[in-house]
Amino acid sequence: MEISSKYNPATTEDKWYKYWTEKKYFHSEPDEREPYTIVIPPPNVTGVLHMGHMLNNTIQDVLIRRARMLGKNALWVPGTDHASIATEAKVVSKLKEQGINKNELSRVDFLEHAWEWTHKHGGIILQQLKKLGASCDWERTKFTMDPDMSESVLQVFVDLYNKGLIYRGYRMVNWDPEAKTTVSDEEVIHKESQGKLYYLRYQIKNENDFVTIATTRPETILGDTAVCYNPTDPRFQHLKGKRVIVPIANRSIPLIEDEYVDMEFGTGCLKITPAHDPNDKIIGDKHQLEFIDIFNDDASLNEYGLHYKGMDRFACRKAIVKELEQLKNLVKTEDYQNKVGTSERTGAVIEPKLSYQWFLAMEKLAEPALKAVMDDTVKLVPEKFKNTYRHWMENVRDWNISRQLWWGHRIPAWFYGDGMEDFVVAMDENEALEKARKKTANSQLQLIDLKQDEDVLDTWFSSWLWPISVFDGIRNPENPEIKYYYPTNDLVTAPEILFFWVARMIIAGYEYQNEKPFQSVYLTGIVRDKQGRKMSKSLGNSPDPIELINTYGADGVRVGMLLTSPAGNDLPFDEALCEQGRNFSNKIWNAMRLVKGWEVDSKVKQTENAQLAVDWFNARFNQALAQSEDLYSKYRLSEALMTAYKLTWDDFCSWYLEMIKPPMNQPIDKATYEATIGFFENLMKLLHPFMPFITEEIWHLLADRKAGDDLIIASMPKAQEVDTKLLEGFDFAAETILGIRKIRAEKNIPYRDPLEVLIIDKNKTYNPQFEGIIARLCNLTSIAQVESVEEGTFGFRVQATEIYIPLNEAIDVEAELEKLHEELKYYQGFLKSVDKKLSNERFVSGAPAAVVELEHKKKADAESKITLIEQQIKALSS
RNA sequence: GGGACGUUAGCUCAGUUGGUUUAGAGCGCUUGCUUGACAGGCAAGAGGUCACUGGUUCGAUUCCAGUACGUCCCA
Repeated sequence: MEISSKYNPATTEDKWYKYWTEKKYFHSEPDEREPYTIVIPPPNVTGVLHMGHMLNNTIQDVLIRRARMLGKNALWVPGTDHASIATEAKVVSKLKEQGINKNELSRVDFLEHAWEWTHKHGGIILQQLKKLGASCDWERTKFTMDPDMSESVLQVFVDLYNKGLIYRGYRMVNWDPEAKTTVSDEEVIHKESQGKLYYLRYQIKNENDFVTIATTRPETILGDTAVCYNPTDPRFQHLKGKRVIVPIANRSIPLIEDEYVDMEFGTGCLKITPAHDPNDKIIGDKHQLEFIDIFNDDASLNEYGLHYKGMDRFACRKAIVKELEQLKNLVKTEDYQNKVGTSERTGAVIEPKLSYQWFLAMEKLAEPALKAVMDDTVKLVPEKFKNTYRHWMENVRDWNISRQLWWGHRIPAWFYGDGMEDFVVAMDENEALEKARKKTANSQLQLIDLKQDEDVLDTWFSSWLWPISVFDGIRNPENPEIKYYYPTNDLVTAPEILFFWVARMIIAGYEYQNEKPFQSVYLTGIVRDKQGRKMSKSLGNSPDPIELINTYGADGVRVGMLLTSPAGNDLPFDEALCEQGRNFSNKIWNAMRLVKGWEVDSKVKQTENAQLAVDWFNARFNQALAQSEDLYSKYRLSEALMTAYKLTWDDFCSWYLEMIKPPMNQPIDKATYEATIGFFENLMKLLHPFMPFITEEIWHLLADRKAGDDLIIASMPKAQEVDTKLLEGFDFAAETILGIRKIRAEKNIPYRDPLEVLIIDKNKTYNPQFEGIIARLCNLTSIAQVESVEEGTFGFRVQATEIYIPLNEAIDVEAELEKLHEELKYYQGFLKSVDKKLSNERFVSGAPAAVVELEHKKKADAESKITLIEQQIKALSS
């Protein structure tokens, strides 16, 4: 049956994935081999695959498949996290669509909805990863809210609390009034926004004088507890020690001095609202000011909002400006551009808010984690991220680990009273009761007297344990699995979560295993669209990865993703890259069609040309293999791919196969055929980590395979010594062939018309090793060495060898001369630059001997070329 | 405002501790091809003051300083 000239990925990809899964090739159990482990950065359980995941997981799969072929016990642990905020937001909005308000549900009822949602959407993303070819050990799939994983999280909370590292604190947090929860600094997106700067005047107490301040948030004046100016500002010296009256509220507040105030900004006079601005809070603490919180949890005003009570903050801003105007307290307004923090999850404008939160003291914990990265115990790739990492770790702030949500791990703290310290921390309520009875010395205390904290833990507080908890290393720190697989080898993730996640995993690693969680962290770039924008669902600028796979094949998309993504660099995604990947698949496919189309005859003797070609490709393959190994060791995956790409396309298909191709309708000898199949197999091995599907398919088409002889578990070839003489001989031949083809192209001589070639080798640089192959590939009748050539020949030079093709055609002397003069000019210029170096006394005495010698060689080469060209010019001109 | 990183061909990137024929790759572009595996292909070709200005050096894309622009952190 005729094999299609187009490779069709759709028919092979599902087949091989199923086959690998059935054979359990992805599954790992501890054994005597060296382990190689990756834990997946767990995606959101209800998420869908986006381009960032595609890049990230392609890289992980390349690493894991290569490790498997290097004979290591490779394990890639898959899983998902529960993504508190995102998931809860989705469930809330889904309920809203059904007309259900979250606040009308009990916690238990809400969680039932959330679990239902999770079961319905959970794992879609993992199914999508299978399409990509991800060779994860699915039997080990983990979810951060699995019972064992949850228990690990609670155990760590209790442990850190007992160590005195977790505490309750009253802090300024980023409040998302829509989700009614705090979000971390990293989850706040600062957006340029066109606002206004309001100039408001406050009356000086008991005087008929005013002071003017500038603010972007006039509604917060109701929470003002001071007005502040710079102590060095001459304009306000007369105000020292006085008080001012807050408009509308008619409260009297002090005037204070602080260097924090920028004299250039606004009026140089600042209102201080310690409960609603992080900077004001610092000043408030410093000057022991009163804190007045004027907002409810939904950012409407509370009773301190006076007659604005119940009004939303933005509506209030409008209304209060009107009132201030009427009261003649509004001096003027100006347009003002500022950055407004918004919630990454809901888009709501963040409200700085003081509240009770649970914190983890970070300073002590961070020390070993900082050291590990600085001394390369944990290697960041690319290294430039070490700086950023250090900066963050040296200035680490305590981690706010509570979230005002229901979906997640509920904080295991039980209150038995209203006091700040009237609580106990325990694994469950029975233990809590016991502890509470002890703490209160009240043995009559009952479960009903205990009230568990309403908040859940930050999702990162479970994922920071991921490399340990997936092996049950928190609950059973000495179990054989964690002993075998931990520390893991590589972590592949995005730089944006270097602190969120990576740093915290390193911290947890040292705290709970006394060991780093991974050796290297490969930080990928961000996938952007052609305009440089980050791909996101909200912008709608991201292609659907599954559609891409359907169009180009998973192999094509993987190649497309990797072709342009050096570590740490952003990836400007272009579908054309996937097309290139698909075209490459097709090239491989057609090479296979060619080779498998040959008839093999064991009686045919191997030609010298074929023998030479086989030796050459063997050398070339080993050279490329060594390069590839070196590139992998530096995590330069796109370059390793390009090496394999060019080796396959250029060296194997364009050169080697053309060299050994038997003439039309003639069989190929057995030795060459077998060598060729061997090369093809090695190429498939080299390419398998990048393109798992087509390579496995070709592997099975190249030969009849015994059970278990599958590419996915084949051994990677080991680089052998390279015959460099052979490679040099080929380079000479290739240059010669290119020169002849160029003349053919210029003179419009079709390939089927044979040519003769004459060689003048005065300088003895001619390398005849590949002569037969040159003749074959250029369709030459003869190659003869001569002393001189007659008119009507067209020539070029390879090194100092002159190569001519006699044609019965008049030479365009003018044009030839022009070309020669141009070449002459180039070499003369080159010679001049070399001479300049060599005539420089300080170069000759200062530069290393090898460098000087090289310059002498360049000089000699250039001089002999110049002589040659001059002779040719002379001959043509006469 | 403070800091980090970057600026090399139309695009995306290499350039290994300053010297390798006065800069490389892939894609794209131009031209010509039914070349008996492949037009998802073959062959040939064009294309760069290595952001700018100084400095160090015998010699700088490479080292240093400044400027401009860009991206990202932090405030």
